[in-house]
Amino acid sequence: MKEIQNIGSELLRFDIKPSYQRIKIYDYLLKNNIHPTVDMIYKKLADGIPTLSKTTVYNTLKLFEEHGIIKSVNIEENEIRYDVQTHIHGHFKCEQCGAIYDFDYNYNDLKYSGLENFILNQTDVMIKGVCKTCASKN
Amino acid sequence: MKEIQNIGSELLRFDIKPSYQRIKIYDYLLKNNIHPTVDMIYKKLADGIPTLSKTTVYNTLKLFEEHGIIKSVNIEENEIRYDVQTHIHGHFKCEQCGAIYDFDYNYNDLKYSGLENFILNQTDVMIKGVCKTCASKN
DNA sequence: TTTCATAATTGTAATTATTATAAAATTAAA
DNA sequence: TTTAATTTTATAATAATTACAATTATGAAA
Repeated sequence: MKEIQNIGSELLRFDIKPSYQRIKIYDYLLKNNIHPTVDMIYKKLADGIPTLSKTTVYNTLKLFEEHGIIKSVNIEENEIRYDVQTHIHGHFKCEQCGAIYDFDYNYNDLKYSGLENFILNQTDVMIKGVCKTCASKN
Repeated sequence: MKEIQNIGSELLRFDIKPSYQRIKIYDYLLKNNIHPTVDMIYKKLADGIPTLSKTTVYNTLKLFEEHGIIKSVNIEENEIRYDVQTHIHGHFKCEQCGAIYDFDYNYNDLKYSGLENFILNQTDVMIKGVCKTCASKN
């Protein structure tokens, strides 16, 4: 897990003003590296911040992504998930339990054809299947 | 482009009963290899089939995917796109014009770590950036 | 401290993609 | 032709996200 001593100064490092809500949301993402949805984040934090609005969660995640402190993961059909890991890695989605796992792959060995003169900004490798835990149950 | 002489018999090959609507939708997918959305398919075909319902398009695409004759592409945040190409390939999304391009990559050279004892069913490589056409305009 | 301007948060309503459901139409079989 | 099964259709419901305006909090200047 990514260890941040002072969440406020980490946000400032990315030019994000550290409000109470923003600190709480970033703190949650750091401590729960489970690629949560907006709804999961909102529901968990609403207990501790009774006035929290879901719009704030949306606004904050969008802001975080624009400033490059988190990434959105598009592996689901219907909803966006969020990820604080900053190194390049792939995502595995278990078709049985729905969990999303990180994995490493050999990014530099990946060679393409058909993208000559294209500008590549972001590469994502996504795999669907059955995770180890579910596979052992069957 | 995938060349199909007889669309009806191609559908039958995948155990899909070739109704009028199904033939029209599959024909559109074959002739318009642009990873269209449900809405794009519906709007184009509604001219020729005035009674066409969007639900039919949804039902048909779901059926097609279940029978393995098409694949859904999840590169967009908010909507699903559809693809008739059956060989393994990646998808490139242009952040400027929004177009989605196919590209080839060396699938067999892709090595993972962290997925030991996982069952892998489907791999997708997605890249975002700026396409050749848009890049030359800038 | 008070005032003022700016930024952040909130609640509500609107939008959009998708799914559920049941009726109507079509097809295939007896 | 009658009947049953399948397909299509229209409408309503769901769910994620965005738009928007009002409220609240923050920080600097007077």
